[in-house]
Amino acid sequence: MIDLRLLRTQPERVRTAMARRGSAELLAQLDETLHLDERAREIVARRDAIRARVNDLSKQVGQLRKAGDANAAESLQAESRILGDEEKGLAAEYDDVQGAVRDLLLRIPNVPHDEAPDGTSDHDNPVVKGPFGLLDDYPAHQRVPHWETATALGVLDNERATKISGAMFTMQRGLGATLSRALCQYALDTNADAFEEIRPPSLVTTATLTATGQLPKFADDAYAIERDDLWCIPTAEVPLTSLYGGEVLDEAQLPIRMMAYTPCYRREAGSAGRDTRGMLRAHEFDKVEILAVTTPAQGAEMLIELRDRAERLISGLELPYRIIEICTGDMGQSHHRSFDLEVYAPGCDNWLEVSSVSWFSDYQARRADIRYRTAGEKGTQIANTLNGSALAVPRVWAAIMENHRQPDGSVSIPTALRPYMRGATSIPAAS
RNA sequence: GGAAGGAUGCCGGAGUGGACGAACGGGACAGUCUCGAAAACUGUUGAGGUCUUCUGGGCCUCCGUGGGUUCGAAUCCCACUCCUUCCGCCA
Repeated sequence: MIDLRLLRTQPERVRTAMARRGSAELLAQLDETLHLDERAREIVARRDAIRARVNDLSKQVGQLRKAGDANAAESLQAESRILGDEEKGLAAEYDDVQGAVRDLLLRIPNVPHDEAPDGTSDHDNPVVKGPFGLLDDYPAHQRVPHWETATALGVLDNERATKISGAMFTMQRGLGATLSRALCQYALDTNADAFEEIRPPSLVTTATLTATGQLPKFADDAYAIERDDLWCIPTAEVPLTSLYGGEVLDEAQLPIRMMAYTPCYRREAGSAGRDTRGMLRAHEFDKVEILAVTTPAQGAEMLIELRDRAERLISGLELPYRIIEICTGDMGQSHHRSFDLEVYAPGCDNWLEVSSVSWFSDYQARRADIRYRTAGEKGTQIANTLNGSALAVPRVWAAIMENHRQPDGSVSIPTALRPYMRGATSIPAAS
């Protein structure tokens, strides 16, 4: 959620910043929020005044009863009863208006960072680093898409995955399955110097999925287990961000760094029919996420740390990559500033998004109610959250299949992964 | 899945309808004492909202969550959640 108080006190500043996202509807929402908020405050002031009067009368009733003056008590009670009815009406009205404000607030996106580039779509995302390792010319044996080569090598079996679970599910076998797991372990081990490894639940409550911003607006993108009112996580960001939800941390604890491997579940409601082949898009995939809870002041530096860590993983796999920054028109709802890492896959002839690193300012933390206290100071402050995919397995897997394919059809395992491959140094060509 | 008990402030723990934002103890912080420290003594010590004539003050809310009863609820009633113990089942 954005800071309602900021919207109230500096509406023009918020409006200007939000305008950069390029949505006229959004500006109307801001106005409506402001308007409803004003009404809510007016109602609550009247409600509280009545409550104060009722509280006062009740105290007097107590004293009169003690003193044995039943008649006087009765008459005050009657007065209080009438006030009570009035209060009930105002309270209901307040709950309605306040609820409407909250509904709006939950759907209003984050304010973009000042330095985030302007733009209207993903075409306007500037390349800020790289490309690195990109060849001028790719030989023919690398120009074959991974779904063909990997299937032929027996390490990808999407046909049977579909038989078991339906469209857009994938299955890796043999060294292909081992490679998936190796990528996870590589990502976890590489970041273990500073990040605590967590194995969180993959099923979360509605409240948890609301905290990170997926609900209420993007309910169609998530798998729901309605009978138990649980949701499958689309990313480890969801449970990790809410890990300290509702808690007040000591500033000295910050920044908190965590990482987790989890499966990720996405309905891909808007992308049916897109990227249906191979490993580019699936309903279920593996990912290692790195995440930080910081003070607002630590945010900018942490964003770069997470980005550097994601970059280190990719460059360690000897893959051609570049880093782009997401422009205001292409930014996700919760994002304050974000970068994507893209890997070039010569077989698909495409840049694949393999990591997204984002700073959420206090947007998620306000929803999740993650606060911190500075020693010696009164009150609490809302934390900042950041996260990044350390490594999203399927697309990296695909990029390895295409970039590391040898002229004989085998696929060489990047050195960094070999410790996790039970001695295998390559996926041998089909005989 | 069945049964019983429980949920109160930073922690422990009282409180079963009237001045309770909450006794008492511990912790933490500040002061007194001291060369300094310990001990002792004194004081302070939750969060959120809103208004304001704003280095302050007023009012409202919060005792697991949500409803209800009442002039008045931590306290009574209902539902739910979570925890503990026992039984059953189980990777």
